[in-house]
Amino acid sequence: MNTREAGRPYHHGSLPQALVAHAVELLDEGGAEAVTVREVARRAGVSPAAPFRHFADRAALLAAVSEVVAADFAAVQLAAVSSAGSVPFRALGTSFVHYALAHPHRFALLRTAVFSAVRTPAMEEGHRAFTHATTEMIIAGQRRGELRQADPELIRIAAQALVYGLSQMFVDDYLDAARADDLIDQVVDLFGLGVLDEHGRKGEGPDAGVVQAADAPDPGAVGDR
Amino acid sequence: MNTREAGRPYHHGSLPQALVAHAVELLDEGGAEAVTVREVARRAGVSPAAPFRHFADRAALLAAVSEVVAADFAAVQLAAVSSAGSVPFRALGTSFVHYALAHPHRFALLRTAVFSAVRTPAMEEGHRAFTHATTEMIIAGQRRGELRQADPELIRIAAQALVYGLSQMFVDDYLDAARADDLIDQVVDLFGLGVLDEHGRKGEGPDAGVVQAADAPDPGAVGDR
DNA sequence: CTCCAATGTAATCATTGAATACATTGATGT
DNA sequence: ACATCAATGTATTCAATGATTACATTGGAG
Repeated sequence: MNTREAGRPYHHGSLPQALVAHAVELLDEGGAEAVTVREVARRAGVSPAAPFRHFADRAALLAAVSEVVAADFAAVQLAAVSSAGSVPFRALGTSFVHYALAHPHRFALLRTAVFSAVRTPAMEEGHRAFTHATTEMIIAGQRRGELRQADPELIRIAAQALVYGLSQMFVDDYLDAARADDLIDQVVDLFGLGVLDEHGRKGEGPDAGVVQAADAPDPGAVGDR
Repeated sequence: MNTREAGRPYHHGSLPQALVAHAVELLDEGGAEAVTVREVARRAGVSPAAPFRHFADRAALLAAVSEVVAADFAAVQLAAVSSAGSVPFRALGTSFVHYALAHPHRFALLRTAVFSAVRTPAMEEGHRAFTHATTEMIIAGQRRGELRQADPELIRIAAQALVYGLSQMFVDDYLDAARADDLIDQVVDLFGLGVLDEHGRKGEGPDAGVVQAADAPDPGAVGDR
């Protein structure tokens, strides 16, 4: 963001931030393996060795990228939680899947760096906040009688596994991303019968809709890059 | 498997198979990125250029690895389906998660190579067979009155998303792998209320059990490498 | 104004994927 | 039996990359 094309002084001024920004670019373009130190340095207009003044090695650079991406992800998700209505589960799940679809390579990085038992302290905070908010949301739903009285942690884990799996299946092109919204709604409705209490259910017949999987070759469905 | 240490003749005899076998070894040890052409050649006892006589490039070698792994995975899953009892959903999901936990790097490869819209013809067959078997299993369950009369494709996709997500969360160490079996059972019970019809339900109270997530640092849980 | 620590550069090395020219072998046809 | 040759493996080489080391430049602290 602050590349300082004019003059090209010896000292960049804000190399670390610029390096991370260019690394995120490369991540979005071609995944984590496309984030090479040299290419990042090239885009920042510095020598191939310059990044090593600020990051011990490539892994450290990727860790910094993970923190930036994690912060962005957490912000988007928390915004979805707070702006959602009384039964925000669908909105939250939709937001999660949408983020994965919009930034598939970031999602892959988040999987290994944030949705993992090994997190940096900076990520730990955002993740804990998100987990706490989600659990509170579930407990509140139970207090309002919308959710079954099962263990909130179990409900959270199960819902997250469902959303996690759907996101990954869309990203992997196993499911047609164009039908993401439809599928999310239908899956939530189907499994929601087990989670939502009577009050929260939608009045819907058994054979609501027919789903189309992307089993047959379906060119031009996912428009990533 | 057929490395012929004795004599070391000029011609290996079965280099392609040996290369793929060593590549699978490397995959299991360090993931797809650890599968380097040179290391595979080294383990097979041939020159670094020899593999290129049989595989156009590294991607072709990995594709061959994908086919072998896909065949193994399909065999294991189909065995789980056929050996399962009358309501085999739990057994099938458990088998899926167990495979992912036992071979996390294979699971990652399968995700991008097999659980994807772009498959080689060889994989297409196995995958189609598995999908068909699963759907037939669901339809049979519906005929026996064990499952709700929702679209079988929707049920299959939703169940797969749940299993997919749980597997990935275990592999990513987001959930404690030691509690995999417990969590699978509890999650299936919870969401099963939406899928299983009255006959298939287990008589169980609302607060069945408490789940432990691996949120807190929990060293020495997943024993992969 | 001088010094110096921070920051960037140049040069270098090992590893890897990949290509090319060459060597070896065993099967095949006569 | 024997020459031929396509298949198979080797030696060599090149570019890209991660990483290290010695050196150059800069701007601020004393």
